[in-house]
Amino acid sequence: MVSQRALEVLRVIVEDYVASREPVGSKTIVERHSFGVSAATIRNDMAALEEANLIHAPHTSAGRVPTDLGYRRFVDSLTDVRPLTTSQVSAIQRFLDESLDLDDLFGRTVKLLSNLTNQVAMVQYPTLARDAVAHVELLPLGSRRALSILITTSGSVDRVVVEFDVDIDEATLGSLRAMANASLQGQNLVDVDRALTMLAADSGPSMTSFVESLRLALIDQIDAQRHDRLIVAGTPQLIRSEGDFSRSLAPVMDAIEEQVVLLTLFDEMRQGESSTVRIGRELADDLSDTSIVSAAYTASGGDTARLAVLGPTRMNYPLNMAAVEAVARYVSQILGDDS
Amino acid sequence: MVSQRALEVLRVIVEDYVASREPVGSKTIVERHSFGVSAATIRNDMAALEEANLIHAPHTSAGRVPTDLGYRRFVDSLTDVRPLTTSQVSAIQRFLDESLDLDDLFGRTVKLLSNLTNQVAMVQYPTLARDAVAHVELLPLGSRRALSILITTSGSVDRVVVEFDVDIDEATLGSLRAMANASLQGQNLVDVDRALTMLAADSGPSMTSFVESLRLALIDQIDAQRHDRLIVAGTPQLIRSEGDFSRSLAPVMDAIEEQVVLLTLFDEMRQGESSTVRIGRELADDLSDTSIVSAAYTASGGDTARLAVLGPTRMNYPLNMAAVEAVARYVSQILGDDS
DNA sequence: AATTGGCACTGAAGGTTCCAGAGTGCTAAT
DNA sequence: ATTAGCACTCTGGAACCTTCAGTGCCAATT
Repeated sequence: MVSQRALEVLRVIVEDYVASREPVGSKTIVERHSFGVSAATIRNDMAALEEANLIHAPHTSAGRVPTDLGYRRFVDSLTDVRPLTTSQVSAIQRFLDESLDLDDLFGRTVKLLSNLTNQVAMVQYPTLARDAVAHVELLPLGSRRALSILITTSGSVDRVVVEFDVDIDEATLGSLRAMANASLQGQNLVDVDRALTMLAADSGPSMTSFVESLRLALIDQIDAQRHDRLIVAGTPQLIRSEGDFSRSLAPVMDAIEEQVVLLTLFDEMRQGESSTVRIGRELADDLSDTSIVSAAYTASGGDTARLAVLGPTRMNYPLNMAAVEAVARYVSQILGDDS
Repeated sequence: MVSQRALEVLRVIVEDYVASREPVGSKTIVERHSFGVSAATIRNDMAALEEANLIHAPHTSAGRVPTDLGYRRFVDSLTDVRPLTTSQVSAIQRFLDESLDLDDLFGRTVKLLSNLTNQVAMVQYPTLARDAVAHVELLPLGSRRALSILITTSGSVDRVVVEFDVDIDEATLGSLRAMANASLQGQNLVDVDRALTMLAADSGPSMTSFVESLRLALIDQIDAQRHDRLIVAGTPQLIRSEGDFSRSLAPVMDAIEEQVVLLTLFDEMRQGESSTVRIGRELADDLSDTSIVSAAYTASGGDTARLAVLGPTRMNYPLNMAAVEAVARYVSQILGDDS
């Protein structure tokens, strides 16, 4: 049975361990915190916590360290996310308000988050589904291929390669570009499919197949590019907290460089509430010493994506949760404003 | 005096040490290489090498390890860069030939280089000075600002913010866009300045100031963006060779994340011959255990930029030089083809 | 029934000592 | 100039000890 006080004990164990990196023992606890009971009593509680698999002793005569489950319980018990200081908040605002476009905003966001938390920070690109087409550029790329560059009103830019069934000359490519722009400009990204289908039907037989090829390429890309990028900053922080990882950092850095695993995790979290914490083995087997604190932000039109910090399980969860949420809130605000 | 044979000894010390990570002693040398002399003789040579500061003993009774200067001498003595195997070369070709645009090509290039060498790989963006304008897009960004997106014929895309002296409405911005595109499309990037100056003179008095603002923003950016980006891959490799760094990896990762230091170094190398090696302290004081092997590649029109691998000073220089040069050569070829 | 003081027990960390081995530098001989 | 021989030095590892933080348990207390 885990008593109420035992959970308090768990709390101070997590806090002290995060602060000091030292396994914490019963004596230290009674000295530093006023529990009003003796060390022996604390020991009883710790036995219960160990029984419940919430803490764990590295070796017989050492203090205790939280398990993944212990961190989990600790995080779940945080009801109020203590907000950041006002100076921190105003720093966030000042810094993010200056940003120019999506890429710049996200670049600033990750740097900011990384500085605030001393962890690796990441931002996932939003779906852009409510974004509209500003311009489509087509550049020849051999006789049957063209590079299509899609600029949206939010200022984002994506490239796709279009494969045509038959050869296309520069002049035809030019008129395809003109037609596509006439038909697409101002269209919502989700309507590109419909607009181009109509265009294919309306245009002369010589063009239909080209329009069709362009359509396929564009919708493929709009779909695929939805969440396919992650902006990362602060990897050096990982080295600085190397001592918190029992195994090599290599798998962690692999995950960051590969991005796929992390993006999949983000997608899993997407249905969850706004702020999510994943601890150790909850993430993946080879990320056993790693935790991710993430929050959803809302881009224009209600699309959501995530931003997150990644670090050792022994991290300052309350701070990181507060930072991630504050930044997410502010990014949402900026992206909502100019929609 | 450093005899000819002593330099041979230096060579095998470098090679053996790179291969084994063990300091190498006189006995090991006579066993593994047929010098035709005794260990004592080798020891005399080693004393000379140590005198010349080319090798160094970690402690009295250990073998020797090359110093930065020793590696330098070793690298300088490599006359013929042994080319890669044909299977490696054909792998390079197959992999790079599939790439779609600049970003994709560079993404593939760094991955390839990193795999080939097991080091961190980097590509610097080319100057693009011979590149031409394909399209200029202008998006409103408040009443006196606009985001300008510049697409070039090579498929690269850059953004700038334009600040206007007076308010500009959407319609005016529209005609500015039309005028700018009419004047700039097909123009070489270096001619943008001239073209816009002419346009400012020719256009009605109501537009002159807007064109002028756009001109200033664009030339600023074309200048600044010249070499301002670095694509990086393979940072996990750094962790894997952590044992080769006597101090923390943090400064190295900082340098990679910051990019500024590295870009400055690249600019210094730019006048040098095609292939350059920088070893340890030659780079910077806090990169003392790090080396960079880089090669210049040529983008369309004779512009050059660099690609490189970065790793511990204890790296396989011949392999890395061969890889970097082969890849640089092939990238040049691809970029030259479609110009 | 919960709490406490007391106490024996455990295992890690750190220090000391010792030994073996690798490798050197020097010298005298070739 | 090269070599064999040898004394010397230093590291790394093994074995050992001591210290100490911290536990688990028990009997006594409230």
